[in-house]
Amino acid sequence: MIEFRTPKAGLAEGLAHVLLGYQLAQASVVTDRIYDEQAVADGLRRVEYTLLSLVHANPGVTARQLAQALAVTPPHVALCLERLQGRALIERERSEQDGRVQHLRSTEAGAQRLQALTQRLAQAEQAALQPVLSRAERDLLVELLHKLAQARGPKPGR
Amino acid sequence: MIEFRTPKAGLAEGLAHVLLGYQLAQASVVTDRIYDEQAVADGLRRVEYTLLSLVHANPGVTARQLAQALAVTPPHVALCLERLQGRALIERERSEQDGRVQHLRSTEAGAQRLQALTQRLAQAEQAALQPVLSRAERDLLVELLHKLAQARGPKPGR
DNA sequence: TATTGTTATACTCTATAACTATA
DNA sequence: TATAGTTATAGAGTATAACAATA
Repeated sequence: MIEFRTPKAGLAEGLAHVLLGYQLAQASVVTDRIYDEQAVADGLRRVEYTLLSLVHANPGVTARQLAQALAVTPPHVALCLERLQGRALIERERSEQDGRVQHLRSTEAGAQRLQALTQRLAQAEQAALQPVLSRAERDLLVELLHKLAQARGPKPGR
Repeated sequence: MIEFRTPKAGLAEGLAHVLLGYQLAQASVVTDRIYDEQAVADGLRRVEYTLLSLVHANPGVTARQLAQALAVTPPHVALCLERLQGRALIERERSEQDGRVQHLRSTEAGAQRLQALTQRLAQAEQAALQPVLSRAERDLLVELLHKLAQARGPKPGR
């Protein structure tokens, strides 16, 4: 039997090797580091970046929908949206049909910030992965991860 | 152009779709939930489980090696190892060549706990993924993630 | 002087509970 | 009575800094 080994320390992975959870965590070390390096200047946390991205792609979306989409609690979403609005990256607008609801959209500044950061992130990922994954493998990986995410279990909406 | 959509809320993923970091985070929602459901009874946090797994697969490993392998700080590793030892799942033994170093190994109880939990986790993953990923796709995904993790950047040892 | 590991401390992220306003 | 969103509070997880012991 082949012994798979951890990055950096070269330890045997043992039983955990077969678990997607373990491999996802190890892989995230790479992408998290890339994000931190690229985004530190923007002062955008990971969740905030993702929220901005979803708001931009879905003008008029509500906080509740965002909470569901990202499996994050409504209070946390509220905090993040507050910060994004405070920096004028998004706008909130009360619904006319339902006074409880707010519709969100990105501002011009938010859209520009998002586009610039995303491009830098994509390039940094590309550069970092090029030694270990071909372009085709990378695309395949994105596709498989996207499929895996569809298995989002039963727990209410989150 | 095809519009990719988030799980659960069906929002457009927008620019973030192409980022591995985003897809990894979304996919982790699934596996994290599976871990929490299966491991809550064992009272083993994710890092602790992974540490136990690596210790078991690498008898005599040191704390420093573990910190490197998992990109976790030495103080955090020390805390986790303390908890694992407190529950008699691992043993620590001073090196005879170098008095600063400790060699770690799993106890019989630790090995059993690890094996049982890993099996439950693998089965739960299998059950959850079966609707969205074929067995071959799952294996391919593990392989690609493993490769991606090899891109672990320059930052010292972590 | 460098390295292994630990202790003490602090911070980031995220959650639960309680509340407001609208329906 | 239920839902969207917020405020207040608390906890989990992890890090940095300072330290002890050995090399």
